[in-house]
Amino acid sequence: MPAEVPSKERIPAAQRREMVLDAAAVEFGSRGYAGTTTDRIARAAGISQPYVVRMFGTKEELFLETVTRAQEDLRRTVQQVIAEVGKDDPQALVRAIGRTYVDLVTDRPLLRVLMQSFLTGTDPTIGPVARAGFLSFFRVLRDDAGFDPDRVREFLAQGMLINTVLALDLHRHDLDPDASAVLTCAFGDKAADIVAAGETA
Amino acid sequence: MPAEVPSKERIPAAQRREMVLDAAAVEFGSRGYAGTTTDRIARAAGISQPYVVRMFGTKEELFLETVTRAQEDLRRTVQQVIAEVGKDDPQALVRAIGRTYVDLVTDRPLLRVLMQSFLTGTDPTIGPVARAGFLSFFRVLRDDAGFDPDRVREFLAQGMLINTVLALDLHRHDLDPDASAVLTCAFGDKAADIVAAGETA
DNA sequence: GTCTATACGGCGATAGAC
DNA sequence: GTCTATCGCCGTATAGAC
Repeated sequence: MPAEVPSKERIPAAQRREMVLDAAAVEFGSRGYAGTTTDRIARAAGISQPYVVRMFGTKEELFLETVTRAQEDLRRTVQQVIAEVGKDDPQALVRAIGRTYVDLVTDRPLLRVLMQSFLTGTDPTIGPVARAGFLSFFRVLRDDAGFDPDRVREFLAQGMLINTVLALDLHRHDLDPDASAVLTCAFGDKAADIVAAGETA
Repeated sequence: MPAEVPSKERIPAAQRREMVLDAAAVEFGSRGYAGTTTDRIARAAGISQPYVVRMFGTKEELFLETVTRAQEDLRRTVQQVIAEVGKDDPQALVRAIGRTYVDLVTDRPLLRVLMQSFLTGTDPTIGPVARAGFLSFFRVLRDDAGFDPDRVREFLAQGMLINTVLALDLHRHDLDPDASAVLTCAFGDKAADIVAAGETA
């Protein structure tokens, strides 16, 4: 009987797309739009470079799709927490959403991709998408979660600190004792988990 | 009598360096390390591309020098405020440093370059420099300014929010009324100034 | 101190086969 | 659905003149 699993598998288009988008999130998330080659993404996804381009048309479109996907993931996740916890106790809701946001760090690519999109804000094509995503998240906090202006500010600020520390890769290079201090200050009691997760990644 | 100012001027090396570093800060600050070409920087500085490379050896070294320069500028500026205001009244010091940080937005390239360096944290050469700069700023707040941990966290968080909004270029694309809301939440009463400055830049 | 000319490599994208 | 081959551009870096 012939082998069932040839090394070059033929996979349904939809599923392949997801695999490439996952790989793209990791790569774009750590090296940014300009710093990432379609070849790296292709290797990470286990396919050829031209095939990646074939699937998404251009590198730019692939990036945009990766970013909007991350935006939607984040929005959906937060809205779900709002639905579960309810808006009766604002204090509790802040904590719940905060915890969720920190947990998303484990899903490393997500927040990193978003942050990279923000830093590409001056690009004429990517900029508008990045801004729209940021504003959309702002509205979720203000309108859906019902946070008052100051809470929104604090929440966004804390989120951007988390994103920055994540981008800096401090959790994987914390030789310096002060690096641990920063991690604790950014992630609170979850800091140890983050470092542990970073070492295995 | 012959013209005094030929279009191709001969300028002392030290001064030319400064001009290039200034141009590099603007360019790297808005497009990031990978997204910026040495040719753009050269044009912005009014010289030829090979000359830029000649002066700094490689694009990477130019970026590193641009970044460390920005780090030192920020540190010096904040330490000066600490020296002037003193550490007797922590509340007042927080406000003073905060105001200074927001003012630095007018010096657009500075904060942007730093933020771009943070997002290049996974680069083997640039990463360590970016982390060192961030940690150094952390120490200034904790040790020199004497902020308690929670104040440090809030301050850094607010700073990263400012940097992010800046990178997003919201101030130049605030068609959306919510964009103004975000700007106000990030910059407080200075928001109007920022937008005004952005329009003329 | 500064330029022009150019070598060289890398990357995104296309063509076309299987 | 996926690959190999390959084109053409662009960007960094070098050589060498003035």
